[in-house]
Amino acid sequence: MTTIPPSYNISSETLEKVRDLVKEDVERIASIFKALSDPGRIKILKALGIEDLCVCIFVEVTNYKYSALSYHLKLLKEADLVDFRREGSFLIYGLTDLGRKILGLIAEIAD
Amino acid sequence: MTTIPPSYNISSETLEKVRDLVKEDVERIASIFKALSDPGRIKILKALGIEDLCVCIFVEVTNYKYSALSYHLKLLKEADLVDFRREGSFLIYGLTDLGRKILGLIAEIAD
DNA sequence: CCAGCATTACAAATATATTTGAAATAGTTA
DNA sequence: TAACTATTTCAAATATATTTGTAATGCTGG
Repeated sequence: MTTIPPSYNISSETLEKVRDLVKEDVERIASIFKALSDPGRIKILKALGIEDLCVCIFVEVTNYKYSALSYHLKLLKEADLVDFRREGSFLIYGLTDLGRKILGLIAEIAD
Repeated sequence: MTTIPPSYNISSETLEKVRDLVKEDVERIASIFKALSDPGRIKILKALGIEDLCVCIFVEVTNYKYSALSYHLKLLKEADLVDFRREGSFLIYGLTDLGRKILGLIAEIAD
């Protein structure tokens, strides 16, 4: 039933570890990475590291239309990286704790 | 020329910071995140955290065909998260330093 | 050097993500 | 209450990613 070539040497313990690991649920982590797989969204996250900002600022400084921004902000929100509150007629977006944490990791990776 | 509503209060220093930040090149970081935006690829990375493995093991423990695995491994390689060497008739994949670092971060995020 | 094996490369098919424009929503100001 | 403003939602159009099957590659052991 196995397709592992007999000449390949792997311990049965390792194989079991790999089998178990492959069963693990990594959807949550993947969704976080997916949320950040787009340069525009990374920039939004980094900008929110400066301070909380209203959507209108992103419209001003990027090439995105409002509707595109809404879409990207929703992805970031669904990954629990950002959150928003209303202030007067504006929606103000800001980082969540997780978003702040990830932003730190980005800085680390970037060296 | 600006589309920022006059009633929205933002300091010109902040606005400049955001403008500068938006010009930064984040392609490299985005490509790392993109490489990990897929659950299958995260599992591959995690498995390689156990030990270096030949492609045939992934074929054995996942539902991927060889050709699909090649594709995913290539993405991970292009993001410089994994590398491979030949051993006899097998290609053995392993983590790069960056891959190992990112794997650590995944563990952190997952809590 | 030939035959076989592990793997990759390619092209077509399929699935998913992103952008766009128009219309809906919900607070706010007059 | 009506009109306005900031933003979201939706559906269609477009772009990108993934899977599949098949053919190519490149080592390897006889």
